[in-house]
Amino acid sequence: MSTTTKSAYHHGDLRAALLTSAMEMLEGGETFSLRAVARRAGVSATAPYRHFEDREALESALAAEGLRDLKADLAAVGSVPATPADLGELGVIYVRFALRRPALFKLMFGQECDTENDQRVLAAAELHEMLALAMNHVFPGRDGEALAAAGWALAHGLAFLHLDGKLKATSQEEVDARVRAAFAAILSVQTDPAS
Amino acid sequence: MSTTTKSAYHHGDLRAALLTSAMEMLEGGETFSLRAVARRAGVSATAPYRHFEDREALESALAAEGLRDLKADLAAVGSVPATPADLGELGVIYVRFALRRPALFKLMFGQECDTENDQRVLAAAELHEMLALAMNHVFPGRDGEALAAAGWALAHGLAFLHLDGKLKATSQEEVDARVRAAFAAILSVQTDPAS
DNA sequence: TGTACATCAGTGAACGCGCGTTCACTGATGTAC
DNA sequence: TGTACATCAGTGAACGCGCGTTCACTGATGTAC
Repeated sequence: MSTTTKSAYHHGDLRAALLTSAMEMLEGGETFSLRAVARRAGVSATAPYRHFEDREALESALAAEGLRDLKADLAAVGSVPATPADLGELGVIYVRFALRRPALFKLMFGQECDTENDQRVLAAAELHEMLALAMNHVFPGRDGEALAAAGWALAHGLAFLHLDGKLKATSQEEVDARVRAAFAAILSVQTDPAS
Repeated sequence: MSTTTKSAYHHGDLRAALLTSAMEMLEGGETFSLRAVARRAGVSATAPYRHFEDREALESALAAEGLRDLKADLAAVGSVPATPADLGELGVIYVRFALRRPALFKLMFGQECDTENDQRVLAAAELHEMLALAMNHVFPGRDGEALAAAGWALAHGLAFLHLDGKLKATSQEEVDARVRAAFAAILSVQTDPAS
């Protein structure tokens, strides 16, 4: 509550405002820089330094937020996936996220994050774990580590190939269909493991 | 021949020298810019404009070269893949390329290429086609388009996740093994299609 | 073979740009007495 | 309740940086007579 009502004093909650502005810029496809973010938040170029050590700190905060958002999107289906088709739907959500927020997606994944006790590392680990659980729930008993990597990589690759225009599509529906088809083509036979 | 012996005149073959320098910089992890490339080639900052319209033209030339190199690497296995394991080996080659030349790989795929009659577009299309042929040769009669996309995406996703540190590995062997395992886990059952 | 000239590859100074970051500052908030 | 002071969020001028690109130029090559 205090956060909400404070908003007229010095600035209220500049930190949050900067993150919001930055997100809007990323989604609007504008070039991203500390100065530009400050400008958009209606604040001097140096004000952000009160809240973020440097440019990279802001970026990491954005990446962490993005990772959390993506995880939330995936979790929003409500139940743990039970069939390969369910996994396909997770793939659809993943790729949609990438296409809806391309600059953010690239920021989330397009660079190594070395920092240790970071929120960002935590968020990435949580996402990783979630995807692994999903794959292993559908295919219990198989090589979990490899399957998890494969499922994630499939979604991730589809996302990037669309993002970069290597796989063309004229509508969101076409993309969705392709993602479902890719998951189906590759996973559908797996439900009856020979072993 | 003339290209080789000319090398002492004005500069010889600056165009080729610039491409070589740029490639070395990309592989050395240095920051890439027109000026830096010129500097490394031992030439004034504006000399490149004799050979490339602008920075983007140089980049596209590099991307095209990278795409051709990657295709050559894949073609070097010698025969069209016949089994899922063969596809896994292609995946290994793909991911190795990405890790060996990360900056180039990102340049190749990290941006849309809009130009039409470009060498770059051609090179990308040829790579796409080659991968599609490989997938369809192993899994004839299936949904070719979807399979091709899936196979490419799997390799591409593994490449990017390793590149960006989202999948950790301590050695090249570990990466190779993971790629093989991912392809095996996902493709191995496909050889006996139910339909 | 020798000279006059056109061509063209590379030069170097200069431009404007936006960036990240520093610094000493100002002015509003919140606190102690 | 009122004054004195400490705290701290945001300011604005300034820095040095490397970039892409332009321009008029120089000087070497290659060609015509």
